[in-house]
Amino acid sequence: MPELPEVETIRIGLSKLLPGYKVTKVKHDWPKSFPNSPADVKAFLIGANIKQVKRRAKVLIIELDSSYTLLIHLKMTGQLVFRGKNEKFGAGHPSQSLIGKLPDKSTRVTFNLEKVVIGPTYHKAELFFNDQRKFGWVRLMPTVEVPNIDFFKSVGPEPLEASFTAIDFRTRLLKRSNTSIKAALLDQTVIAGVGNIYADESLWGAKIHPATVVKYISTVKINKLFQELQFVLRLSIEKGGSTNKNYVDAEGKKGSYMSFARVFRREGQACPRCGTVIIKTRVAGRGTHLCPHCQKQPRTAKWLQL
DNA sequence: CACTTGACCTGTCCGC
DNA sequence: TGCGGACAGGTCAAGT
Repeated sequence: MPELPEVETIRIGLSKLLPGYKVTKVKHDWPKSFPNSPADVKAFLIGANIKQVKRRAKVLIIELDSSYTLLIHLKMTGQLVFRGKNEKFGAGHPSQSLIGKLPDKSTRVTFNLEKVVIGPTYHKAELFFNDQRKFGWVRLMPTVEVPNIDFFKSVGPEPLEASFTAIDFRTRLLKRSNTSIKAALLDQTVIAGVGNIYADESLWGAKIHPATVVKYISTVKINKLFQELQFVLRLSIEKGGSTNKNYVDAEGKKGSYMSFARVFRREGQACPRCGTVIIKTRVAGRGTHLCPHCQKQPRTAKWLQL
């Protein structure tokens, strides 16, 4: 589900909501969603205060004052929704909310939270980790160990970091020089945070066919792709991400990038640049949307080498 | 080693 | 309306 812009939108939302809350209780029913032992949960999560919420690639990082950290990956259908106690539909307008009463049948983990407001008064809240398909996970681990997990050791740079340049982008893509540009963009060890939506959107922007073999793409085109990728990621963060189906932000609200999407899930519609009908095909094992006029399939396309 | 495919799950949609 | 199959935002392990 969530790619970089969606996870970043949730991070921004949770950063305003969570710091200062103490975790008072945790309930989880699907062991794969949260495999830590009850003893560790009791010792390092219950009673801990939330310090800050960070993000790396598509992983949310919730730092606690117990020297432990919660890592959360939403995978395809994960949601992380904050609700003040007795609050029915989140902080936004009910029409923007995709979900109603919580917990619901997709809720895998419930965190009970409390915050001291004035004197003996406590604000109570809950944080729900919902995940229809059960691919996502929550992990509790020592904060100092976080950079050492396999995923963080191998994941590529953040594409919106100021230090990340078009030259870095090209150098890293060339690590996968014999595969399709779409597979290379989706490879998290090349660049962090790109998924199916923004791969298709940025390739349309750069007029590159997704099946084109990386080593045959000109430097000019790679530079263009770099700009387009940053553009779509930034635009989507500004729009609160893409709600294709399940995605909601920390308050349960949908994102609006899908109404700005140029090709993703727009098969059968006119290309906004040339009017040709957008098609859907399969590249790198994923549903892939493109304009067959703007993104001509070159002889160097992956499936023509068979 | 580089690269591709299948598995992990539930739910929905589409064709017969 | 029922049933089977394909498919859905991601990542691993296992395969070629």
